Amino acid sequence: MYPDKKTTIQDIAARANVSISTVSRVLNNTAPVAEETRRRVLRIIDELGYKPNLFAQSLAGGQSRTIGVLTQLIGSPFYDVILRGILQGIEGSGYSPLFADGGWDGNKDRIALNMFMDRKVDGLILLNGHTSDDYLVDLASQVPMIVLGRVIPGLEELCLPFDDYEAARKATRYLIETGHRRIAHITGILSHEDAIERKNGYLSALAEAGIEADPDLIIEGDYTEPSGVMAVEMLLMRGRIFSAIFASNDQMAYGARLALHRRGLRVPEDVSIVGFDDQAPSAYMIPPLTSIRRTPLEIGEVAGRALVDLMQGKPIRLPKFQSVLMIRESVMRRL
Amino acid sequence: MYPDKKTTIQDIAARANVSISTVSRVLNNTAPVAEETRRRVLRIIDELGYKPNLFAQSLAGGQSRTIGVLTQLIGSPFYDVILRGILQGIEGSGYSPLFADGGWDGNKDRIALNMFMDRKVDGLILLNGHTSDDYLVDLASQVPMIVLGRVIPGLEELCLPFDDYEAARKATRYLIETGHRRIAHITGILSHEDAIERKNGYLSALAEAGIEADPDLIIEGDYTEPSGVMAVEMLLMRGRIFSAIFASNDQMAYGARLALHRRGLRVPEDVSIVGFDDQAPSAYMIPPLTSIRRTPLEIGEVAGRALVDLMQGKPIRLPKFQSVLMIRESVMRRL
DNA sequence: TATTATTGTGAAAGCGCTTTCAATTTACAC
DNA sequence: GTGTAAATTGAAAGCGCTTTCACAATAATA
Repeated sequence: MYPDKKTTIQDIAARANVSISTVSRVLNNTAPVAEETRRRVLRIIDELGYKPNLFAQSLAGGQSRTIGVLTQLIGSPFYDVILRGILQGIEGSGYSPLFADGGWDGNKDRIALNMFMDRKVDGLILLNGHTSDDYLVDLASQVPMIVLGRVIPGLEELCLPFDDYEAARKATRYLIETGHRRIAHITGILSHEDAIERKNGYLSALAEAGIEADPDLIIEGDYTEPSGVMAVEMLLMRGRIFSAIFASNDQMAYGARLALHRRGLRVPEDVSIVGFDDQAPSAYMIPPLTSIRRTPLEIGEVAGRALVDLMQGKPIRLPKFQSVLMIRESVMRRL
Repeated sequence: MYPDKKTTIQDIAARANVSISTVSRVLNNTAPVAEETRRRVLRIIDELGYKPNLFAQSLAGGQSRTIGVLTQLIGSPFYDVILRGILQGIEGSGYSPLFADGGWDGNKDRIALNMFMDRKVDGLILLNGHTSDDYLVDLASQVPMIVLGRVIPGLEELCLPFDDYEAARKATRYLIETGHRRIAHITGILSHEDAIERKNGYLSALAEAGIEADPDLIIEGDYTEPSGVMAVEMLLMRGRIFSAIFASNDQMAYGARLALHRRGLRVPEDVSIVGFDDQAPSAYMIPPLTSIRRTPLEIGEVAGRALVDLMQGKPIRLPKFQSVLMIRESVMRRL
């Protein structure tokens, strides 16, 4: 059922009447081998179901055929899909992914990164995180690396940002175009870069339209549904008028939507909502939620492939990904 | 910034005036070492920031300090949270997780499993999957292993099933208790064990109440939102009366709910719905969805810890996890 | 006190592979 | 033909660690 794990390169060499060096050569294509010899060795390898011992290879060669993937919180939809994309991107490359979860905690990031280095990963993909730029610059000099969702000064060509600013601007602008002037914003965790970017995008769209931002209409959430309801409660309590809400992610939009409902406010008749991330359920909310869609699967796949190229010394060029606003029914034109 | 990666056991031995054997011994506690020597070695290890080379260790010792985690589809909420639980469960154990995605495809499962064995993982955690029982029984004889969401005959003590049958029964029974008799069921993918179990639970609850199951009220879905709307369209087209729907997961419940809304049917006044999995948005749907909640985080954590114990030769005992029905507002009592 | 375990430690043999280094052929140009 | 480059191959030296095996020094037992 499972190939005999005890076959070594020695066995192959013996059976094929060559030295282990030769076997190693046909295995790695590292030097010319006579066609006939190559074929014979290959046949025997196949017959015996020989698989080189990866540890021996790594020890001797210095390659672990492993890449480290550091995510921030397994279980958050957007990142998880990126993860799947990465898996697709490296599929067939011979590299296997070692995972770690930083939990949006710089310390855990460090620990994970150290673990990766101890295990001598051949490459690294970071999904955002709270590690300092300096540390990453240093790290990048030691191992091929791709950084998602963040741009590190000095490593621009290895970074693939997520377009948070532009997307948030686009979302806010849409609300403005549909006639809204008093637009509330439920932000994400403001210690996260992406939340800041989105807030800035919102602010910029307002400024662009000559609308003065009202601090009272900006509430910090934490990316969870409950924080969405809290935000609406807060907004209502403050008594400021608003006709629309731009939430920094869909989960908070869900929360906001329910809170509005509880207070007898209709969506979109009384209040319009736009979310961010376009999670699967959003199109099935009542009413279906207008939201910003990104392409996490593609992002992950591109990152995975780029890392493989990078590890093989090929030049890489990371594309820019554009977000698109999925217009549904949670926004109503205001006259 | 990053510890000098060139320090080897030789360096430590030299500085400490002992042989490398001794250093190895203090490192692994594999034989008594004089207290004074041990302290000296430890101090030098610390001073030089020495970290043993894992490949050398593995090659010489046969342990990879790595475990393989095979999930089925990164990006599905329930499994992803289990993954996070596993990460928590093995944290601090010194084992690092290698991930692979089987995509509910027996072949990919095999490939991943082979990859794990090539990499000589010390342990394995399988989240369900389509690998044959025989194969797994064989595998279990080669490496410590925990199987989640499925029970393999002969490996019962290594399996932690998910209670699908009982939970589905509980959900259906609740609908019956609230006065519903014509209860539709949107199943999951019926080639998946869990979908079958849930369907059986549903059937059993009906039988128990003396309600004859109507095949026309059972529609196969595929666990996605769109299949939920399709199912309702189908149900409506068939023209059979029903006052409640039990969906095999929340996503399909979302779809069903929207489809009902489009057709002018109110939830729960006209049709009651109960879902399965209690995903985060469910409590924020309108109306909040009654659903079955399981504890994926705990399940994962327990599995992770159990595997560590298993690898260390300790006896394990997997607990039974109970699901609970989260009663919210999507079900209305029928008189 | 003689004998037998125990401790404490180093030398050396691998673990299974990659990679010089050198030697032996073979091929091609002049 | 003769010389030189290219093709083929093996021996051997590691890669950095774990683990016998041996041996000396102590401690425990009779």
